[in-house]
Amino acid sequence: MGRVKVQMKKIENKTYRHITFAKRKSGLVKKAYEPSTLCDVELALLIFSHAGKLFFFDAKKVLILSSFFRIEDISARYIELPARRRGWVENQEGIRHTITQMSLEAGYYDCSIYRNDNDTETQVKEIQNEILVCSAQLEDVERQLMLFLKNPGCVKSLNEATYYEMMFEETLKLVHLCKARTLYNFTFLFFTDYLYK
Amino acid sequence: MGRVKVQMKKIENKTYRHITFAKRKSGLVKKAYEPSTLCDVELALLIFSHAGKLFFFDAKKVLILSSFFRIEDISARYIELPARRRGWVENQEGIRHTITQMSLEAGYYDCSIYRNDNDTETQVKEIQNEILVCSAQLEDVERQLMLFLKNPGCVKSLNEATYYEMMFEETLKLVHLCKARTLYNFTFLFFTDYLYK
DNA sequence: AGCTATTAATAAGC
DNA sequence: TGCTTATTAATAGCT
Repeated sequence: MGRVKVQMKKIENKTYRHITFAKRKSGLVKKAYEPSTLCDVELALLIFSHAGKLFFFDAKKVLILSSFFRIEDISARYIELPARRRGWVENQEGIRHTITQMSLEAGYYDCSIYRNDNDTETQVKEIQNEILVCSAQLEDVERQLMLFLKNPGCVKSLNEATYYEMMFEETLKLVHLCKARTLYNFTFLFFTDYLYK
Repeated sequence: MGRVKVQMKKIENKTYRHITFAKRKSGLVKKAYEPSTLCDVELALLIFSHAGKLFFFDAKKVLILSSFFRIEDISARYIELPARRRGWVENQEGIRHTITQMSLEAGYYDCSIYRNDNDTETQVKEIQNEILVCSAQLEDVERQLMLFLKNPGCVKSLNEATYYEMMFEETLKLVHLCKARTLYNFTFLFFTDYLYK
């Protein structure tokens, strides 16, 4: 559907490739949206490019998440990517709903995150911060857990026991959060822009 | 693009709705595949319907995973869905690669799973079984962890300590596995058929 | 970012 | 379910 028929092979010219992607991306989002309305299905679409932003799409709205990581890193060694580098939220409602849902489901709901009901920007910043804190906690907890496992008899005092108790509770919460996030990832659509900003 | 212009609203007639979905699904897969070739991007597409099969698509091949769960269950209360019910693998290469990758990355690689190199069917069955075992283990470990956290001073003997040590190692592995799976879910495409079989 | 010739997808019918 | 065709929709090449 153009002036000429195009061969299905990589467009070598970088500029043309980006233009084509930008055009086809909008077409694809539209094409993906339509069956969700017409046919009453939930739909998710995910596109990774070599750099750029993350787009979130759940057939009702398109959210934009800019990301700090390069997609090659995920493809090649995704387990090494720290969760805190997964993305930076620029959207409000969608991600707040997600986190609320995830937190509730994981038994990790904290009212303090949602206290400023009239200031969405502040809320988003708090949630962003919460994500960073959670991610950092997960890594710390995992590191501590590793140390504990190498020497399980090291718990000598009530303070230490309480510390490990909290730590494992944190781990358990994060396992649940991780489960929720995994299943959530099955349910919705993420979309990566192609712009090298 | 048809004999008449269609209104963007749910098709009430169930038969027509299914026919439309089947047609648009194939179109959408094609449309989603093309940018991955033309524009050199990784791409993922996910469609949920009310029942049916899971399709896995990673822009290079389309794999078919039949599922035991209904999509409503995920949408409504995805955290409650046991991982073991997420799907039953009918594909060989893709999922084996995935699991190998995930296992390697998570430090959970077990050579015994891949010993029958000349019998892919057996391998797939073993991997399917491994998935079920892992899922069950995660649930058991989480239950045990909860019990431990309610009474952290309960570790009295070396045997008990060893037991908890193993349990927490298992938890840590599963956290890693869960992380790998989460990031993996960002990387590829799942696709649900609309057929009520 | 906008325009149009052209190809591609598809709604209805068989 | 699969094929055909009239028609609409997407888009390639150009500005």
